[in-house]
Amino acid sequence: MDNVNIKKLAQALNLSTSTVSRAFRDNSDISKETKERILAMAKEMNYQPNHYASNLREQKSKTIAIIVPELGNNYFSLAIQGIEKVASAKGYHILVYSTNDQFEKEVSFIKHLHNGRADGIIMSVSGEANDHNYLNELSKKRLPLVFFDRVYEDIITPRVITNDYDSSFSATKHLIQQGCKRIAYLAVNKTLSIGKTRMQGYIDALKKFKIPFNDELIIDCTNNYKENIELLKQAFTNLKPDGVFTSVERLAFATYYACYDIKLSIPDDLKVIGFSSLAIAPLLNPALSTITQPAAELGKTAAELLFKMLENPSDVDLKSEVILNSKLYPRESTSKV
Amino acid sequence: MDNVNIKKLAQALNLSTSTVSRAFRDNSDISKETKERILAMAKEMNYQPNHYASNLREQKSKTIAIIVPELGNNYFSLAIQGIEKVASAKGYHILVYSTNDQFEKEVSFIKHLHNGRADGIIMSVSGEANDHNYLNELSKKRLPLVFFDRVYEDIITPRVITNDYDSSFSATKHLIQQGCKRIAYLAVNKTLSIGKTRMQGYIDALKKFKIPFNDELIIDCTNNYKENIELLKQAFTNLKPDGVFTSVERLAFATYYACYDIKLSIPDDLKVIGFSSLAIAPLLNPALSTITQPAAELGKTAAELLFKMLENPSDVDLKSEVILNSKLYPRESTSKV
DNA sequence: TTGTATGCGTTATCAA
DNA sequence: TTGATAACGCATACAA
Repeated sequence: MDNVNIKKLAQALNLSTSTVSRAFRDNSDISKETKERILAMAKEMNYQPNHYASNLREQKSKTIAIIVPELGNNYFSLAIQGIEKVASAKGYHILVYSTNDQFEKEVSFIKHLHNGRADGIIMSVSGEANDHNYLNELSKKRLPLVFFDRVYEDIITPRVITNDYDSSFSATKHLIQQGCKRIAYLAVNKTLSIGKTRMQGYIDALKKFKIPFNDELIIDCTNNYKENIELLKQAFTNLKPDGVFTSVERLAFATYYACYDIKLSIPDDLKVIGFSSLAIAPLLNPALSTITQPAAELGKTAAELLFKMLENPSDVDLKSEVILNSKLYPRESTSKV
Repeated sequence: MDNVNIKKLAQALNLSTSTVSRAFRDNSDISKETKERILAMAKEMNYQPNHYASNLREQKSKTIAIIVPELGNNYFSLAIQGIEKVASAKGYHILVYSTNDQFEKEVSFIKHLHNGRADGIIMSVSGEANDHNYLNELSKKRLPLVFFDRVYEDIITPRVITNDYDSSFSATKHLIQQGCKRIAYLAVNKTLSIGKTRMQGYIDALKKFKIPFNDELIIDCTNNYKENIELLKQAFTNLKPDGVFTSVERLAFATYYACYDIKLSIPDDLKVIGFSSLAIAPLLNPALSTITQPAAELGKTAAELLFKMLENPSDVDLKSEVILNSKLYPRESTSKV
């Protein structure tokens, strides 16, 4: 561990610790000469100011925490990348936590973070329906918090989301226009706001285009890859949909695998479109039609919002909601036969 | 910010701060009764021990730092996921840094981290050839450091890598066995150890199978997506290779795009294999043959190694090197025509 | 412009 | 078993 501290520096220079300390702050009065001497010596001795000491003193950490449902996922990686860029530019560090969709983990992370370890939190909430009130209980002393993508509607704090309802509507409409009559909707997290919104877009599009809504065609998927594939093979065989709209990326992949297995041709037998931020969607077989969310930008925007809260708390309306637009990319997987 | 501290707790309970502090530590002598009283009150008041204060006091942070060349990349996300799992189980937090392959950033991160903010570092080094001696200069006080995947050969510290030489050899051999005679090698980071090793496997396989090595077929790629595609279109047109071996995932994608553009058929005109941890490689058009690195396991192993160093420094040989095996998955993109 | 003294919240040492 | 006190490294109010 680095044991060069301000005291040793001061000793080496025959100065007081306060003078040395001042050299590292911009505002303080200190002669240029002394400052330069100090900085030079600091460099020579490889001095690194102890982060914990200064943060204990200043009561802030120059650190923000990111909580996501999963790492190792294309979408959240991109979002984290976006956040990291902004944070890094501001000289902030990022702590990363993954809940694996376990609500208790989320609560535990959040509570723990209120010990000064982070100045603010950016979170995409965990998948389960639960009592979010733990967030309100932190009340006055709650850290600045920004939701992105997956939010709790009943918690008042800024959020960055995408136009999910419109996107779902458009995606469903797109399938209809490509000739689909029996469109399955592959769901997860139905209890989450984002799940509800997406499903509503689907339902309303059906209504608008006078396609009867069929409850059976809402297929509830799990978090398990293999399970989903089996489940989908069954569903496709039994229900014979001619279109599939997947509410999350990985269900599109599962759909592909299922179709390969039971020899359904995409798009001839089944057209597929899904939410996905996968850069290589055009390389899939067949190229996957997607609703692409601006993942990195979502992260970037959330970070910017959080920094606004940190820098000028009164300036930010807690009810503010930024909506970024996803984009529909029709590709082969929904092309007309 | 949470302002319930040990002092307030003590006040509320009519105890001294030291007694309260003891309640949160296991070893100290304290009556069960008092302890329970304290813990109950702590819960009620929503007390969170200040991390900075205790870490300043204890000189450790229960935090490890991860430095990777890029976020938002399938491979490193998986590795981070692996690390996070281990760290989380140990009650450690993770700080994540992305160098974007900029060496100066790496140096700056590392130096900064030696201020007590992290107890150890797991790093996949940045792409440029440079003077790594900055790591040695930290010498005695250098934080425990574990390299994974991309390492500096001249720095003595534990590392977790994959059997890159063998994998490259096998991949090249596979192409040869599928009938390729003119095999291009798509390179980046030739100066990095990992780049050299992978290329050597390619070269030696050619030699072994008596295929003349042709310098022209080593194609140097950049970090820019579009540039690479253009560059590859040119190269494929001019050099007419019948096989391509990509040393990193994204070059396989670039190859696909290039082939689509100039109407080369994979695998008829050109067989493609590449290093990649993409779970959906089988879904590509055509399904991509890969050398799949156990990314998450790499992260997991690196984390375990780091924790060994943290828990029992003398137990770990700094020269230790763990080699995990990648696996070759032949798929359509290299199938015989 | 520089130095002295104090406190941030915690833990450890020592005394009671 | 509990309490008083010092110290971790730094930053600031105040004094010089």
